[in-house]
Amino acid sequence: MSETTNLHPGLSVDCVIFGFHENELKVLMLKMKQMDKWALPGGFVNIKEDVDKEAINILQRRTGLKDIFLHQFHLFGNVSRNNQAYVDKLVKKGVIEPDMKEWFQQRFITVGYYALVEFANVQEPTPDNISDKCEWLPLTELPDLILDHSEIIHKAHQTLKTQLIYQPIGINLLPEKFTMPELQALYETLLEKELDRRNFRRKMLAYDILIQTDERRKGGAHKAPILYKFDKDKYHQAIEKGLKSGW
Amino acid sequence: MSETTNLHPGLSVDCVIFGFHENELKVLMLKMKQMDKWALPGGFVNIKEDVDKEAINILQRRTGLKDIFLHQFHLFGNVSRNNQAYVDKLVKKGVIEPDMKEWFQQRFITVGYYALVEFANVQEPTPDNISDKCEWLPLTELPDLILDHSEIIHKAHQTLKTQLIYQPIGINLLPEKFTMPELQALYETLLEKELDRRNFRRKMLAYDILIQTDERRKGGAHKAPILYKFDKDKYHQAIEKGLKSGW
DNA sequence: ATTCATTGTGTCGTATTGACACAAACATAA
DNA sequence: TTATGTTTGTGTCAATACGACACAATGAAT
Repeated sequence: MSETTNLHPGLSVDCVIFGFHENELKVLMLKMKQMDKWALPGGFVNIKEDVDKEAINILQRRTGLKDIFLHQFHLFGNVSRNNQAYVDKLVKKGVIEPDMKEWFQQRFITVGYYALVEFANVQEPTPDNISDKCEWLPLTELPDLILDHSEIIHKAHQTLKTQLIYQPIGINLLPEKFTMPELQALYETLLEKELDRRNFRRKMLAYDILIQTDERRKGGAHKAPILYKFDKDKYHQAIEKGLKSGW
Repeated sequence: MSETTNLHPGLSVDCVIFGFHENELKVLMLKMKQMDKWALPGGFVNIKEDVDKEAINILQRRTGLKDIFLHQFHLFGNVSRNNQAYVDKLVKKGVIEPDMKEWFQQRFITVGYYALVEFANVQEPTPDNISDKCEWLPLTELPDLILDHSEIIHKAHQTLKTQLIYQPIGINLLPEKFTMPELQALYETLLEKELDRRNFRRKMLAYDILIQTDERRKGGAHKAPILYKFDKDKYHQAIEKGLKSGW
């Protein structure tokens, strides 16, 4: 794609794709070619395409997933986020073709989206044309990132934590059926704090968005926990109405 | 400003400026020249300027106010929000100069900001160069708006309502000193529902962000209510920490 | 059969919330 | 000066939600 005339000038989209695995929150990242730096999956916006749609496209190209929860959370529009030296470097290293140099030298703003995906559903994370790896990295120990991508991830995580106050979460981050301890582990990871097992169950059940199945997760070395699934109607209603009225 | 080369292409900023007066939530709107349509105060972004800063500039130019609460809430990026016929119309009516036509014909995305301002502080709302009036209009009975400005206002209001769950509000929307019933009226207006007088007071005081003065609002036909002011330190702490932990 | 970590259920005291009643204050009218 | 009407300040009470616990049930491993 050395053709940039169809792209919205100075505009990019970056996706913070969260996955949950082994009680750790992970982020899907791309390793830049020729550099020891990582970047968020992102891309540009076709003039004839909705910005939201391009975010969906990016998510799909990197993960193969469709119909995923994707939420626009912020526009990063500071002048300081642009870096000419960085573009020069990329051209010199051959990561960017010379005829694309002018495009990359524009002042860019980027729209941040975050997605929640079920870790196991992503079969093969796929690098794009400026990266050579696409991997899940733990949120807590991220390597050097390009530009302001650290800040973007941080803001995504903060937004997610705040949304947890008044919205349910779990669909897309957990498998179809899951146990109460698994759901709790998700919340504890997102919130970065421990919760009381019994109070968590009580409160979560009070939300009335779970359906108890008659199955249990076998194979663990201990008491087999009950499997639950989300009542999708009530779940989405809860997102609309909000869990807390507050007032 | 027929000079567009310094502007970020295809990017605009729109501000939903809320004011509170006579128990009504109002929005500062501009009446388009030569048309029976209204628009949000907005503008373009200089290449060398932060997007947030341009929003601040717009707010200042229309209201004369500085240091105001201003919150970026959404990027509107659908292709459908652009309208060529509308641009043609503006050029024909002489609202837009012909040499600006090309600029306006771009596909535009817009960043939405909302601001909360104390109604009385805005001395003279000032129109810009494509409008001939600048007035406060009640949120509940808005006239015909250009493009998707209705949607932008709606989204701003919704965001505001949601933020009310976990953040205090009032500074910038109320005078320095205010009564409890006035604060309650603000909440009721924002939330579009009535609240119990006594429970409201109890909960609000429990937030511990108010300072009771020893003055009362005189002149009303009834018992003179106590004047309160915000404890700005605690107020801003509450914004940081959030009023509800949720979990 | 015993062990042991984990899960399901329940209790108890406290804090928060929703629904009320009542007295005090203040301009206006008499 | 007093009475009136409405609004404001304060308090009560029951229902609910919440934080901190104890205990029994389960199931693979020993």
